[in-house]
Amino acid sequence: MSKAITSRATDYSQWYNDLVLRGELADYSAVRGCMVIKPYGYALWENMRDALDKMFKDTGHVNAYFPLFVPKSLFEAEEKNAEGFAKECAIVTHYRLKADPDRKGKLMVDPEAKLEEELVVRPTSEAIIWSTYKGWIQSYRDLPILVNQWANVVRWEMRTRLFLRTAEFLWQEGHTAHATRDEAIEETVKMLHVYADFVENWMAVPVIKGVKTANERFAGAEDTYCIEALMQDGKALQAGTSHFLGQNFAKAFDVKFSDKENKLDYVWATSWGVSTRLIGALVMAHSDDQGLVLPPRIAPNQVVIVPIYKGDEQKAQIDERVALLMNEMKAAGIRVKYDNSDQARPGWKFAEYEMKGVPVRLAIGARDLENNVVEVARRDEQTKSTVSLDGIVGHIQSLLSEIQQHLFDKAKRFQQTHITRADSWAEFEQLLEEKGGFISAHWDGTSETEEAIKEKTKATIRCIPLENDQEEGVCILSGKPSIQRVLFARAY
RNA sequence: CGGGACGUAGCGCAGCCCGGUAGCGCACUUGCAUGGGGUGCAAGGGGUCGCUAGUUCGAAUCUAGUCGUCCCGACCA
Repeated sequence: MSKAITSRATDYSQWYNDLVLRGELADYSAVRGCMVIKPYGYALWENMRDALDKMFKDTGHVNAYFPLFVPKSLFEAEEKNAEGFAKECAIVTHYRLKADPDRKGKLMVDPEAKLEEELVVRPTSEAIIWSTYKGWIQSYRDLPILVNQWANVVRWEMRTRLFLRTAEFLWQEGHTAHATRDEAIEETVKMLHVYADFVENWMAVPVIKGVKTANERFAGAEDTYCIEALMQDGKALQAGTSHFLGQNFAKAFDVKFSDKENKLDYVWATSWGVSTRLIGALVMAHSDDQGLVLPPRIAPNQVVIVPIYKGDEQKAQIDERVALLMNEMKAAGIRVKYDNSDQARPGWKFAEYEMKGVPVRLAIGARDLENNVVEVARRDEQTKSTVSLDGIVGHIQSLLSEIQQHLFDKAKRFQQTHITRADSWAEFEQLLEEKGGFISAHWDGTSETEEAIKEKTKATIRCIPLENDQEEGVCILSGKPSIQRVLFARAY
């Protein structure tokens, strides 16, 4: 294994792959398009999941679990949703294998075991969930239903990339049911803010909140709200979506309720999700050419302690002192790892934990013990300092917050300096080629123009920002009148 | 699905053009030394060269086919 990873400047895609593989977040698997999430990557996901889960529960949601399989007849009920996902569905057609008479010891699909009705492996769960909600909802008293599920879904993508786009991925999907349109919209927006809060304050990745245009809208939604993040190569990444589904699914699955006046109406719906893709966003937002850089709030290990010793006697002394320190740090809620394995030497460990993005590294040797100090190294800035062991826990705590803030500020600066206004087509094209990032420009509001711009430049409208300034102008492509600027970018 | 690249030891690669007893680095095992930024020395173990056919006295190498993976694009979270 070579020591260095590919630099961002050399090959951004390769850099990203190197980070994921060498940082031991994930690995390629025996299944095309599917990845193995390794323990370190899964620990990261668990931290993200736990934080989000708490936020969902704090906003009144509960978890449930629905089946992986969706009968085809249910899947096709909401036509736009079905059509949108049809070309990337895995289908179960049989339920049994049998010995292959032509190939000794091998198996074949038993043609006798064909299913009456094919099962679609869920690419998303609106269909199975709304067919279930039909049985749960009769009255306004049954509403709202605020359910989330943590699950895996399958989308048979033609081209996959670790975390960013895999055939199977882990996510959460919230599916709520409401008595009124306004309440459903309020829920949709509320969850968008929850996502933004999480991504910015836990992952330290700044996002832009907005609404998708009709072209980019979720299949079956009336409105799709999104948070968009910017990666270091200037491409945008959709980090989360929240959909106002109107009454589309209620109508498709005949889910009606009686209101206070005993009038029947269809239920209003939302759905919202974020996935393991967020890990891809995290990697691309903060990491550098030395490896991963993880924000303290979700890093599996916030601190790693590396002992430096000669001989067993010194090691024992350091072990003893570090044991005390570990207890203090754990009591203070710090996720800390002590790597006193004799398998690798300090220099190797330093490089390893840098690769894995551990925010703070402490090195402690016999000399330090004598002086009652420890060497503190921070991953984000690659700086080191010597700090007294007295009050070290408080120091580490504030250092972790400082790093968290620093990562966010740095990413925020990058985002702010990469939102550029374009007022002519030439300027627009030039910005896309030379600078990247979000381009704020006027658009005439038509799908045709959006499509044409995508065709010409591969840039799409990432979103119409919430609380967007209304400003008269002319569309950069068509020259027709426009009432506001929207954000364009090339995207993952 | 189109374009490109690649399948040789656990990982990364050379060898292939010009056929002749499979090699390098890392990792692994053992020992000694070493230990404040990917340790040094020494001795070892491990591969029917993706698969199938063909050409040949002889194939990692040539031919045909096949399977798979990655990268770029179209599609998408």
